[in-house]
Amino acid sequence: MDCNCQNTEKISLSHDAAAAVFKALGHPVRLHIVRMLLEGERCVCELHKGTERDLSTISSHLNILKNAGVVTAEQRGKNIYYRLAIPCLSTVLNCLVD
Amino acid sequence: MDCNCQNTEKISLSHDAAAAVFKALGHPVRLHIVRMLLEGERCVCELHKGTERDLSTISSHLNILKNAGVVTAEQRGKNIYYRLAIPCLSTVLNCLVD
DNA sequence: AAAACATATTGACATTTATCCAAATATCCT
DNA sequence: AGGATATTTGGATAAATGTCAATATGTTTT
Repeated sequence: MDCNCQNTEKISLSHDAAAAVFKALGHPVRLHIVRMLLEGERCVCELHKGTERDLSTISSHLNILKNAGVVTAEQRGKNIYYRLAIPCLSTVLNCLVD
Repeated sequence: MDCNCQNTEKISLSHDAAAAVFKALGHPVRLHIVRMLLEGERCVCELHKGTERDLSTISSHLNILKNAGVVTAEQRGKNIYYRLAIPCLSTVLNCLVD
């Protein structure tokens, strides 16, 4: 099967910024979070339910993803919603992951 | 500009294997190596020249890339040639990197 | 408005893992 | 044997990971 390219907008990251993005994706929990976010924004507590780690651990991983530019956060009410910040992540993941 | 998708063959990695690939790509030196390999196979000494690290450091990074399934190695003569093992890496990198 | 609750982040800490170089070792060719 | 190429080992330093406790922030209740 071929890469299902969706022609999502290309991002031009510097070499080091791209390495930082890959590094952020290179942890099972963070990759899990990103895959959940592929379906749309989620609050921290929803992302927490999808894992088996402490809430503070999820918060740290979200901070790592945010610092790498993979996600952005927005507070609404008492929840904080995270969403993907790199459009072509869906293409990237679709190319590699089952 | 859009993602220049090349419809390279899709790979179906498990979640953990994909995280390992991203982790391997998530280091500036290793990403540099991978980008050199996009142009074709290279021996260790050629890859070494393209960096500013000790040869033993490059060898370690190559081992990490190999263990993650990103590259394969083949000995020919007194050189060992490395090449990319994941076809759609070019698509993935093109989507993200300048 | 104060108290209580729900949601999320931060700090402190222990443990593990990564990174790098230098020296030693291995392998192949001449 | 000697030279060229590459890996492995040892050890020092830095970074990542996870949890608990403490703190912050927004919402609801009284």
